[in-house]
Amino acid sequence: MKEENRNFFEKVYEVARKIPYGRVTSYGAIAKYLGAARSARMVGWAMNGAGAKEDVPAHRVVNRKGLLTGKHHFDGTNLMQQLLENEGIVVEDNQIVDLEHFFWDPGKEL
DNA sequence: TCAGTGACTGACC
DNA sequence: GGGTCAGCCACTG
Repeated sequence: MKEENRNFFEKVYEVARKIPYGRVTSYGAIAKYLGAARSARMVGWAMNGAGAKEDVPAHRVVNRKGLLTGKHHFDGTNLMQQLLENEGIVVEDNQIVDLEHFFWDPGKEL
């Protein structure tokens, strides 16, 4: 594990922590903000470690379609959806409703 | 060391 | 307009 890689992870966590309450973003948006738009998978992998950090709201990070692809990584099967709904975000069939309304672009609003 | 896999995305057919 | 393919990088066996 190189320090540079850890720095990348740290940046992902930092951006994730800055996601406003009741808002969501996509892996690609974070990756693009970090200058690795084509490495969205790495963001997802970073989130894998973020799940262990309570400070990092990994549930606010979804794929480009607003689909809760990572919900399987949470303790419960619907925990991710529950957390999002708790923040006022409407989730239906593991997908965020009106994603554009809740979407938060780090490169644009940060 | 090599090969397979994954919380994704954009392009192509 | 919807399904398929390839690229991306790090981690595991």
